[in-house]
Amino acid sequence: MYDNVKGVPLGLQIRWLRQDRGLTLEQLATRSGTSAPTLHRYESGWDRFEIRTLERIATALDAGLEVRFVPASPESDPEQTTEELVEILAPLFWDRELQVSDLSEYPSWVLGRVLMYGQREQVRAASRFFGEDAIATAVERREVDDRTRNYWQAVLADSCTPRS
Amino acid sequence: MYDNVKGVPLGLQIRWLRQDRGLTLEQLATRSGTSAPTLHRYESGWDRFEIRTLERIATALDAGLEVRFVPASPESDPEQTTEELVEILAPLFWDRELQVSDLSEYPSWVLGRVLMYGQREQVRAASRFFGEDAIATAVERREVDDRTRNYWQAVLADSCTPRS
DNA sequence: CTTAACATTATCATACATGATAATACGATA
DNA sequence: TATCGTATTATCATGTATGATAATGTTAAG
Repeated sequence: MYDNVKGVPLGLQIRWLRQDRGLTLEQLATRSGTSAPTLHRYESGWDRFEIRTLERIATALDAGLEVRFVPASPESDPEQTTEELVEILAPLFWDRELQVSDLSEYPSWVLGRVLMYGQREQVRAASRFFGEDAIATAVERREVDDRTRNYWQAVLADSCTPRS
Repeated sequence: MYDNVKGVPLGLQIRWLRQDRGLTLEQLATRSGTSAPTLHRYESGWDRFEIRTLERIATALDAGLEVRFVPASPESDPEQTTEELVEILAPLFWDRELQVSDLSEYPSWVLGRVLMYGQREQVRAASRFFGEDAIATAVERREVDDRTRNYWQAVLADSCTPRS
């Protein structure tokens, strides 16, 4: 219905800006190379514009015109593979190369390292893989110092709403 | 020169979205009630659109179209905080909420997204934060297609004079 | 009351955005 | 090589956005 998916009809926007600038229809028409009756038509409900017409009007109003496609949010991100997780966490295992098998054989060790040194996104990735319970448990382990523990408990409590 | 004062030609946006959706010209043409040659014309540099045409295409691409007047930017903007940058870039990260930490942890990823989908002001904001070298490097990455690369290289070379 | 400024309505001609169509080009595959 | 799917180029007819113009309405001021 409206030209602008965000709501305010373009004609109203033109009128507001024009009045804000203290211009009459005739003055704006002169500045934008159109006519007062045409502008009136636009301000009164016209909704089938050419972009260049709007641009000329915008310029005359000392404004810009923004026209863009707004992608709808696509499908939720695909399932994360084990290999991808290893890749994400690899930087944290500078002393020993992380293997895919480590994720299943030494989950506590992996998680401890992630919590101690990982960034938020790495922890999130791990959480998605191991589950939140595993993270909560790992946070309680003694290798994790208090400061880190408090930090992650605060962060994870805060971000209990995963992006869907 | 461009339809969209903020940067990415509408034709490029159409092409990106179409390819992102995995549609051929013919498929999109059918969905949007136009023809493949017409779409090709649009994707190839056409810049005099009617709003309703763009809207039909957007709908066929499961996207929206945003058209609005943008009041001229007042006094030059003050120093930009990290939070502000995140806010500016947030719309580009529709599939996953952008965090402040992402800026430091995954700069390449962030910049890639910004270059692929961002508007000029978003790229500028990113450039101010990451530095022009980072942008130049990001432009060279392979996720950025040739056309986009050429575009930004042209634009950024053009605007090497920062606003003072 | 008259006048001027501004807004509003209606009509019409012109430029041109658009889609249909045909022809051709290109890349991948058998 | 031939074939197919897709993209690209070119031409043309149609619908319509647009601005010019005339006429009319509204409001404020003198």
